[in-house]
This record gives sequence, C-alpha cells and structure tokens, in this order.
Amino acid sequence: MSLPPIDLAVFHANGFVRRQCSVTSLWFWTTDEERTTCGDTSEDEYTFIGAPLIDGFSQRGKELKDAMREAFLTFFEGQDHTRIAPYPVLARWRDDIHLTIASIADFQPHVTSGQVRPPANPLTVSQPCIRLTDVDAVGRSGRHLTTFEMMAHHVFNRSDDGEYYYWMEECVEYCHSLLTDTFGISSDEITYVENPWCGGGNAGAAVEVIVGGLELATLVFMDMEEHPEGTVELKGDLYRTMPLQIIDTGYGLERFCWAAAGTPTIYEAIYPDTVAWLKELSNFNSIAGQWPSLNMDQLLGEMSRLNGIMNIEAGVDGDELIQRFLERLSERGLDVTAEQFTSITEPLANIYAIPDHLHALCNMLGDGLVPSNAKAGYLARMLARRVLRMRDDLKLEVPLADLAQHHLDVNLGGHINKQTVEGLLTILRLEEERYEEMLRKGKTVIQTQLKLLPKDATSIPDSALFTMNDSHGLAPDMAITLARDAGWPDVVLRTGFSAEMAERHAKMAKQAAQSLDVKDSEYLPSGLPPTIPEYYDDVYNQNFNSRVLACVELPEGEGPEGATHGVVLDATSFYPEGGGQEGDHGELLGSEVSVAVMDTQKIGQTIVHLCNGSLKVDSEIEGRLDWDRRKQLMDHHTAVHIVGGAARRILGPHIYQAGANKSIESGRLDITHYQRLTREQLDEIEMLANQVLGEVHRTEKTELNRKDADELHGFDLYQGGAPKGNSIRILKIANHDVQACGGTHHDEPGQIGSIRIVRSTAVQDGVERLHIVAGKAALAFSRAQDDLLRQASEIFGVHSQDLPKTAERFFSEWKEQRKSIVQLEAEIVRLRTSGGGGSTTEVDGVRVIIMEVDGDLKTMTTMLKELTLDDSQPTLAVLGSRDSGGKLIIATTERTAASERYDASKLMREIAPHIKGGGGGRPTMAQGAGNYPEGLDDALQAARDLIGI
RNA sequence: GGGCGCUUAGCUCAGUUGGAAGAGCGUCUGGUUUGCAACCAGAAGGCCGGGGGUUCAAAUCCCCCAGCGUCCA
Repeated sequence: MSLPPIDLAVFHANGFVRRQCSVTSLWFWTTDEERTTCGDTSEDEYTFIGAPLIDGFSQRGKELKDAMREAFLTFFEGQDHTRIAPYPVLARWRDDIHLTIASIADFQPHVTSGQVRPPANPLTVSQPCIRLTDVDAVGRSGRHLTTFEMMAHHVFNRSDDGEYYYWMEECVEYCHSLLTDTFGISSDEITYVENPWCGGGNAGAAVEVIVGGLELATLVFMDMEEHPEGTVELKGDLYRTMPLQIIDTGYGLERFCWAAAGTPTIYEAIYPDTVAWLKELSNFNSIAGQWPSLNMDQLLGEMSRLNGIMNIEAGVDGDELIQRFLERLSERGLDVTAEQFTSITEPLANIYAIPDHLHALCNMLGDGLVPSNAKAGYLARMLARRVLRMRDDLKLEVPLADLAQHHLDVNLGGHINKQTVEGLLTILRLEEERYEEMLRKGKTVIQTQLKLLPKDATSIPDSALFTMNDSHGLAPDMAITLARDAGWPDVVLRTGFSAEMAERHAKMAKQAAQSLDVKDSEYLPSGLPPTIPEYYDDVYNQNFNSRVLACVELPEGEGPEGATHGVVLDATSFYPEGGGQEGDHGELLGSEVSVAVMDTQKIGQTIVHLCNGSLKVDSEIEGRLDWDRRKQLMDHHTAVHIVGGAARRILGPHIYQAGANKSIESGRLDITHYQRLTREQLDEIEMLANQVLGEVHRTEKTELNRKDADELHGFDLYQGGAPKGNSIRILKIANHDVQACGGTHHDEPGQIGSIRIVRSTAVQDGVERLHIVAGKAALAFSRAQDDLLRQASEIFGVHSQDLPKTAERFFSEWKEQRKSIVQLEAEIVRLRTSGGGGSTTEVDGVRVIIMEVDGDLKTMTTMLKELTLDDSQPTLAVLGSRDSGGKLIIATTERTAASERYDASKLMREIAPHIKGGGGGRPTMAQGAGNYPEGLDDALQAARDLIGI
C-alpha cells in the first residue's frame, strides 16, 4: 500500500486543482488548469531571474538574510509558535553525523523518538546547516550551497496522550498564508507537489513547495517508522505508524532571498559584496574584454535561467554538460565557443564558491572545530583547501586568514559562536602553511612519479594520478598543472577521469562498510529489572548488603581471566565500566561462599558483577569494594575533568574532549587542539589544575532532564559522547568545568592530593592525548622517575644533576672512538700492504693483496676502499676475517687492468665454500660469509691458487 | 573508523634486480673577490625512525611499533 492523495481544504479554498506531472509523474496542486508540469523539472526554467517574486526586500547580503529570517520567524510567532535559538552546526549531541544537516537534526534522536520533550511545541527556528554532499556543484550550478539556513516550524503531536497541535491542513495553510500574505507571492506562481519522504528510519507524506521553478520549501508529515510488519511501502521499505506525529518543515532562507533579489545566481543575492570584491581582485572584467562582440550581460542572464533546468550536480560529466549548454545558448541566438564558455564560467564558479565555503568554514571553526586529517576536522580542512585552490586558480594573492576576516566582517557581522576571532585566524594561517607545504612536497612527488614518463607525453598514467591524489593530496588537475611546470608541457587530463576516481572511492567505501561486523554479548536471561545503582548516592560507600537476582555462567572468552560467573544483584555500589572509567573490583560475601568480583559491566540497565565463582540465587550477600582501586579511579576521573577545564582555559574554547580513559595506573584525556603542545604548555595546565585542587572545595553533582540540561549548560556538556537517556548526570567543578558524566567523582577535589601531566602524545592530527597521574599514582610516578635517575646516575657514578652532561660526553666520545677504530684498522691494512710484505704480490702490473684481517663486514669495507679505490694503482684485494662465522670480501679497482682480468663475484663463489658459506655481488665487488671460520686459511689459499701465485 | 604513502647528513631530497651510503644548500679550512644568495679547492658531518624476521649479505624484501602526511567515510 502506498500513501493516499493529499487532499486539503486549503487547496480547494484557494482555487487549486490536482494534476499529474508529465515529466516526473508526481501529483501536484496548481491554480492553472492547463499546467502539465509540477514546476521543478527539466522543462521549468527559473522565472524570477531579473523579475523578483517577493516584493519589499530591497536589501542584499547579510541584511537581506536578516530581514527575511525575521519576517519568517515573526510570522510563526504570530501563529503561536515559540522561537528558539539555533543549534551549533557541529552536531555534538549526535554520534551518527558530524554536521547539522537540517533543522530536524536538532531534535534527533531523542525528541523524535519521543523519549525527550522538545524545548517548545510548536516551535520555529532558523537553523544554520552544512551539507557537503554536493560540494563540487557549488558555484557551478548557480543554486547549490554547502551552508544554508533552514527556516522551519516544527510540531510534535502525541495524539494518544491527547497532546495534539496541528497537522497537514493547518501546516499547508500557514505556509500558503506566509507565501501569499507576508511575501506577496501570487497563488498562480505556486505549485504544491506530493512527494512522500523517507530517511533515517522514518517516513511520511510530504509536500514540496515550488515557486518560479525553484523549490522554496518542503513540508514533511512524519508519522511512520520503519518496521518489518509495516503496511505502507516506500522506496522498497515497509513502514508503520508511530505514536509521535512530527511536522518537519524546511524553508530555504537563501532561496527566499534569491527569489526576492532576482539575481543571476543565489550567490549574488547573499554574498554580493564578496562576489564583487573577488571579481575586482581577479580582474574578471578583463576576461570579457577579450571578446568585445560577446554580450556578457545577456549571456550570463541566459545561463542563469538555463541553470534551473540543467542537471548540474556532482558526478555529471563536465564536457558533455558544456556541449548541452552551448546548444541551448545557440538556440537562443547566442553563439559562444567552448573556450569562451569555460574561460568565463571557470573563474566565475570559483568566485561564487569561495564565499560559500568561507561561510561554512567560519561557522564550523566558530563552533570550536579543529581541522584534522580525520573525522569532522577533515571536513574543515577539505573546505579550507578548496578555498585555497580556488584562490590560486584565480591568481589572487590574499592569505586565507584575510579572506576569512573579510567574510567575518561583511557576511557574519563579526560574529562567531564560540571560538575567538584570533583563534580562528590562527587556525587558518596554520592551514595555509600546511597547504603550501603539501604543494611544495607535491613538486618532488611529481618528479618521482613521472621519472619514467617521456617529456613529450600527453597524459599521465592513471595509477600515478590515483597515487598523487590519494597519498599526496594532489587532485588530478593540480597534478597536471604541476607536471606542466615541471617539464611535461603537453600533458592533459583525460575526460571523465575525475568521475572514475570518485567511483573508485565510492567502491572502496562500500567495501569498507561491508567488512564492518558488530559483535554483541548477550548472555543474560531476559526480564531482569534494572539494577539500582547506589554508587551515586554515596561515592565513598565501601560495603553494602544486597540480594542475588541471577547468577549465570559466562560464555567462553567473556570477562577477564579467571571470571566464570556473572552475578546480578538488586542493588549495588559496584561501578560498572563506563565513561572511560574502568569497572570496580571487590568481593561478594555470602553466608556460605564468597567470590571475588574481577570486573563490573553494564548490559542495558543491568549491572553484572563478573566473579570467579557462583552464588545462590535469592541469597543475601554483603558487597565489599576494593577501595584502593576505586579511590584511584575516582582520583583519575575527577582529575581528568579538572585538567580538561584547565586546558580549555589556557588553550582556548576549541578544547573539547575527544576521548578519555581512566585506569588505576593513569588517566588519559584526548583533547582537540590545532598544534602539538609544548612542555611549557603542559606545565601551565598542570599548574592551573593543581591550583583548582586547592581552591575548589566541593564539586556539584546534579541530575537534570535533558531539556533543562541543554538549556542550562548548552551542548558542551556532552564532551564524553552523546548520552542515551532523558536524565543527565552533571558534574560541575565551580566555574572551571561542567560536563555530563556518569562516573564516580570526589565530593572534595582536595582528596585527590596532586595531579601530574606526564606527557602528551598525538592521537591524530588535531587531537592531543594528555597522560595524567593523580593521587597515589602521582606519587608512584614520581618515585619511578627518581628511580630511573638514580639507576642511570649510578652507572655513570655521578650525581643525577650531572647526568645529562655526562651522558652527552660519553655519547660523543663513543662516536669519536668508534670512528677512530675504523680508521686505525684501515691504517693497519695500509701498513701491512705498503711495504711489499707477504700478503702483497704484483702480477703483470696489478697489485694483488690477499690477507686476513680483524673486524666485521662494515670495517672490512672501509679497509677495502683504502686498497682499491685508487685508480693509479690497479689492485685485486681479497680480505678475510674470522668474525662471527667468517667473512670474505673481494674487490678490484674499477676500469683498470685489475677489473678486466679478475671477476670478484666469480672468485667469491669459488672460495666461499671453504668457510661453509656463500656469497656474491658484482664483478668488481663481492661479499661472502660462512659458519666455519677455521676454513679461512684454506679459502685464502684457494684464492692464491686460482690467481696463480 | 578504513585505504595509501613517507621517515636517509644541520636543512631539502636522490638512492635501479638486495652487493663499496649520495647530491644541492648550510658548516669548517685554505685561496680568490669592491659588491650581489659571488667563485675555486678541500674537509668535517650518517644506529638509513625503533624493534623483530628472511639472507652469505638489508637503506632496499616481510612482520610489529612510533611519528608524520594524504584520501575516503
């Protein structure tokens, strides 16, 4: 079964009729009886270019967006909607997406699942969003953006609970009233297209609102969830109705602005100053000047209208698209060559895309994101690099930070969310440095990759292009440019190569996704009630009484070494592993038997004690915690929070917890930062952390529902990841640090004693790992360090303060002596061979030296050099050593009678068997070794025999 | 999270089928020169990232670890 038609009174009341689109086959509502297309097809050109559809908005850029947004929000406030503040563009409250891609993303998954109440109901918001899926089309299509604001009104109905606000009828009525009354759009311009929506496990009926060929809004009526027994089928999946009925609308703020401005592209409506500035800097007008006969205004105007019906999206073949464009323009009496077309559109696309990318970048970095080579940070780096490349293509000599500063001033009113302006600019300066470094390295990569390619080649092998892109960050067109500069002037990029590369990447991603396997350990009987946690009520409680609810044998490989049973109690003070804090150990004492708790885990809402024996179900037990362990874990956990807060205060607002672990040995805290930390910075953080220990007397622990927690503390709460339930535990350490945390924490920070930051390591680019010891572990660490110093000092027999100096002296003396030994050994060889002693013979003008020496192959090589590298004295040298099994080395002076007459490699193969070994090499130099040093004399004698002396 | 690449002199980088560790810049010494990123001659400077393995022999081939880079999710 599919969805029924959407037949609303508001359509009939305003004279709309239902028709089916001749192009897309979708049903739509229109006031025009004769209309055959739904409005958003390849046959519907934009009608508003040069003829704005919305009156009363003469502003441009930021002012236009501000006015438009205000008009929208005010309208819905007038209809009993509560205006809420937008969420960050970084979706930190979610673990499935990095960026806020829609206004509804604010409320997923907890509000849309019904678990958490919305902040207001019904509500209206204008949510900044970032979508990078169509990043390649930005600037080229005239309408694509990576960053936009989704204006919305949302409703969360729970009909079963009698909580109902409105549904389709009212929703479309509001929309229609907004368009026609507030924005003055004629009903005749509007089509409402029925097009069911599904995504992320939910689905529902939906209406697309098309005006002037442009989709201005989508109204989604989400009231179904994916389910195998569902009765409604959409795009191959089955859905059933759900208790919550959600209205998810999205009105494109920038599109409304465009429709009000009627500019050739959306970019000129929202970033007019930047577009003009970049045109001037890049001297864009001089391009048009090359062809005086070309009517630039007319050309750009026609192109804009065509944009609406051309399928300009990522992955579409570029050359083919240009041909279609030229044909269409020609039909309209505009004759343009492909060369003219590209030399106009290429720079223009860059000029349009730069402000868009800067906007996304400023928003992301503004929310505290740190660029990286992985995860969300990579998205920022990718955008920064795109801007830098486009800047270079335009031949602009403006630093990235200056472009961002301009964007901040002109398009953001100087406002960013969280990061400081100076911090943002510093990050961009570093990004530009990295980019320059990548290009510089790229030049040598090109040389290496293309070494075997003839200079007159016209293409670069695919494999080389793939390698340069995937391993060295050189996109194919960059590689081509670099290759041309480096001495291959004729190379060009094969048509369709970029598409092939994207396909290859998609294939690889698909394979990677398939190989993911999720392992779940489910060995507990079902139907157990949630275990009552007592470790929050009193974190210092060490003993408690409880009752055994279940005791199951652990499956093979489950739990730590020695653990055999999982014990479930009705209540416990044992903390289960979570939030990076390891589980508690201890004992469970029964009336007859006692077992050791070797680990504690949480499965769902049930806490399992992993024990080395079984307990009788229903028996009363006494639990005793291994208190030293628990105290140490608490020391580390609370210390990690304090250090995190200290790092944020010292390094900046972008410091965010990217992971953490607390064992009894140490605590680890991963923080986001854009540079490696120096020891001085670590010292500073350590000092502040210890100051907090002394100054803050009590930590504040509260439990709030999610709605209140969000409101009170914001999303920085969720540093340790997105918690699941509606109830949020919060640890607040004065004004120093506040986080959602389910761990056990000290009431008094002073109980920790002291905190040391041992060192920092890099987890990935943009993430630093701080290694922390606190409490007794800090003492143990100091003692271990002292011990190392003492041991090392004793070896040298000096005081520890003289250790570095002494070590340096020993090291340099060792190096010098090693060197002089090699020289002396060579000198010995020289002495023994110079006087014409027994080991040196002359055979027809070639000096032949056959002798036993001391030393390994490396030393012998040095000796050999002394003997055979002098061209004026043709020499054959055969050296042997008894070093580890016996070594032989033979060489002749190259390009002399010696090398013509004797073959070192052949000689080696003849004599090496005497030391039960083998060897080989080149005709002028051979090495060999064996495992029978006693045969060395025979080997050397064999050499003499072969040479004939 | 997955793939790929890199790590060699103070710096930037070569190093072929495994067989005698190189270049340019910089440093030092001597010469030369009014001067410029001057020129000539010579020298010093290397645990070839760390650890294991294969081999008579490893900068080179294999495995593990670390650091860095890069593409994709």
